[in-house]
Amino acid sequence: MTDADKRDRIIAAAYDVLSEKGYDKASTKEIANTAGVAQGLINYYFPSKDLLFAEVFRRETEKYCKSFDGLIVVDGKPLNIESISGLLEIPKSKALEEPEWFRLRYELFAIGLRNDAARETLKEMLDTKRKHISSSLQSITGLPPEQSDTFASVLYAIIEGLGLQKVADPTFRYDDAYGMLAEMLGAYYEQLIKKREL
Amino acid sequence: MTDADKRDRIIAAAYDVLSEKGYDKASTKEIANTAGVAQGLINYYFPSKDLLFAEVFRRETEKYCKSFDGLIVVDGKPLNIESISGLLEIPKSKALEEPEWFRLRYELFAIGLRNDAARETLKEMLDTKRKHISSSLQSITGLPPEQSDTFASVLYAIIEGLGLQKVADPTFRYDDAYGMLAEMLGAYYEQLIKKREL
DNA sequence: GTCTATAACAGGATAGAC
DNA sequence: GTCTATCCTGTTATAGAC
Repeated sequence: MTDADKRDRIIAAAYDVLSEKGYDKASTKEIANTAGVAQGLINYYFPSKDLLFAEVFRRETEKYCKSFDGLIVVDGKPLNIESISGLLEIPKSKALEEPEWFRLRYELFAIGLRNDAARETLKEMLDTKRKHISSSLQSITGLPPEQSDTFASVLYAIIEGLGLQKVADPTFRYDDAYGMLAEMLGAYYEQLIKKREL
Repeated sequence: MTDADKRDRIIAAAYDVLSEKGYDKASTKEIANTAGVAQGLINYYFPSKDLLFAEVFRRETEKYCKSFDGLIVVDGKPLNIESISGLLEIPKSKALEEPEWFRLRYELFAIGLRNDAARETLKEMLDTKRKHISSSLQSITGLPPEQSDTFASVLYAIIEGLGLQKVADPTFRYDDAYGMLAEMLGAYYEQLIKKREL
């Protein structure tokens, strides 16, 4: 963090403190310290703590979607266990490499489930992500949009749920779970193909 | 809530307030009001707020495991889309019928990911649940323990992840997602059977 | 735009009476 | 066991100087 706009520094600091301490314990004081600005400045840019965090979550969603953009399969290659495992590598590695990022999401999940304003933010976040994953899936599998949307929601659930188990417990057999997931997706995909051919 | 032991009343009230307000906003004052006892009494039974909530989470895990105990398939009936859908009905309905219960879990997920003491509680909770689901799966599918454990972790991830999407957004196509999940599991199970027969 | 200082309040935990 | 009263700390948001 160099000396970018102080507003940006505040958002970046909020991201860090929020993922480490959680919504309530993430005090504006600590955010200001981390950002290297006066506490009062936060309220100059953001009328309230809530609005600051809304901005943090907005950026998180953007980043999340971008992380899926590498998901493209070379044309002609069929989908099998190996290629599916390769595709899953990207979301899988995120929980290991950026656990703070991961924690941040669960923070929003928890808040969103109990606070009406945050629920709206959460709803949008989930919708944006689902749609993004869905469009990747369409280009990979050639499935129709509706089916892809549903598929995306299941996939998203698994990714977040397995990451949770891994971040909460380093001894969790994350690889095994992803291995089984790949097999499951492979079996399902094969079945879809067969049905389409009939 | 009649006039059971005041200690029990405190725990029950903590459950309610915690799932509604979240960890930090769930004040001992409000818990005391809800339970109809003096605030000081909470500290008589529980040296700290953390220990009170640890007890709440312990009970949640117990309840969760019990909720899976109805999951038994009539012997001889094969696993197909219909019977799998039937089995999934139980976890599926929980998010709709008891959203507070659901929120409570996400509360622990968020706290557990950032607090060392709570992480231990979370780890145990996840482990207990996985093992419980796994043993149900073993008796239903006849899969070996290790495979069932892995299966349980994937299944648990999906259940919580889909529930999140539904509770966060009532317009979410929850039925479609569970429908696809049943198909996925069916396809995977068929594949397992075939492999076993070779 | 940025800072310092402070107002206004709420939290958990404790002391001590009954 | 249970209550009331209080202490101490930490919080957000604002006021006002620079």
